[in-house]
Amino acid sequence: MNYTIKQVSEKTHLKPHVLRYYEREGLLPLVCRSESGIRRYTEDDLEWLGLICCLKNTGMAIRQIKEFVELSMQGGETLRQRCDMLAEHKKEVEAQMEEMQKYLRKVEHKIEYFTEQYQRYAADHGDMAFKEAVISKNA
Amino acid sequence: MNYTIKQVSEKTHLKPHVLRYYEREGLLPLVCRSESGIRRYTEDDLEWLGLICCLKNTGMAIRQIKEFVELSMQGGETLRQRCDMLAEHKKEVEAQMEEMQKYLRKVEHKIEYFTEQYQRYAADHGDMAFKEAVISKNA
DNA sequence: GTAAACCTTAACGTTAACTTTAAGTCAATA
DNA sequence: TATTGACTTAAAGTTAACGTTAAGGTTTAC
Repeated sequence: MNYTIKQVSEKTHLKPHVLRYYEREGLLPLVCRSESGIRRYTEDDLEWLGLICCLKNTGMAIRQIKEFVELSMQGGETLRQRCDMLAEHKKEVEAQMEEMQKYLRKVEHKIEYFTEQYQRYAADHGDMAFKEAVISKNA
Repeated sequence: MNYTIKQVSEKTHLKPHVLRYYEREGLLPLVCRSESGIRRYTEDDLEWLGLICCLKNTGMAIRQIKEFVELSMQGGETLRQRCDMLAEHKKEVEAQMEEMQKYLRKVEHKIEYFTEQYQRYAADHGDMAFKEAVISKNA
């Protein structure tokens, strides 16, 4: 079984032109073509795309993903390097997440602070939207 | 106490031209100037910058941050809206983090898989770097 | 058999977020 | 006093990651 670019597009949520762009940039080489030159994606291609998207969506630049792909093309010789790349990337993702966590707490604090301020403000100035919300909540 | 653009740059890790850019884009209005037109940042400005960076580093676009800033300038009337914006953003950050978590697991699986493959490959082909690493580890 | 809906390439356009450049002002120092 | 160095502005340039358009070939539905 193999897939057209549109089917892959639907599966991956990557638009056809993005799939072509990725291919042009060396992110998924070796995509087969029909006699008339139409792309035919295999299950393996979809597997690949899964990893590509994973790396891309965790912030790896396309250029670096390309490097990874090129290493993969060279076979077993580069397993160590690829392993190192992924381990490095893992660290970066973890660092990102920690940072996120920290910022999330800050946002939460701000929300608390604003909510407090808002209620005080609403009490003083009479915010109809707020009052209605309270009424409908209690209705 | 107030700060020059360079001092703020060092504190925030944002280069001077970025600080000017943010100001131009409406992210930190009301920065005072000396008689000769030199920016003098106050502690409050630094506070603001803290929130701006928090929002930016969690993926909020500059245009949206600008919106938030504009609401803030309008005073208490907009407290509710700001609160809502932050709550919305919080949700997005949480969603991002969950996605990250998922991808992180995938990367970890790949690392495991590659490590296994690598060790098998090294055993078959004799990877000197690997052997040396093992020797030094056991030494 | 022809029109609609797909596919192809190449090349140019867009957006966000900077980054650099050019040209000038100002304060302190050799 | 002149030059150094940090500041100022406006404007043009850069980068990544797409997105769009033009011009055409192929497949499928009626």
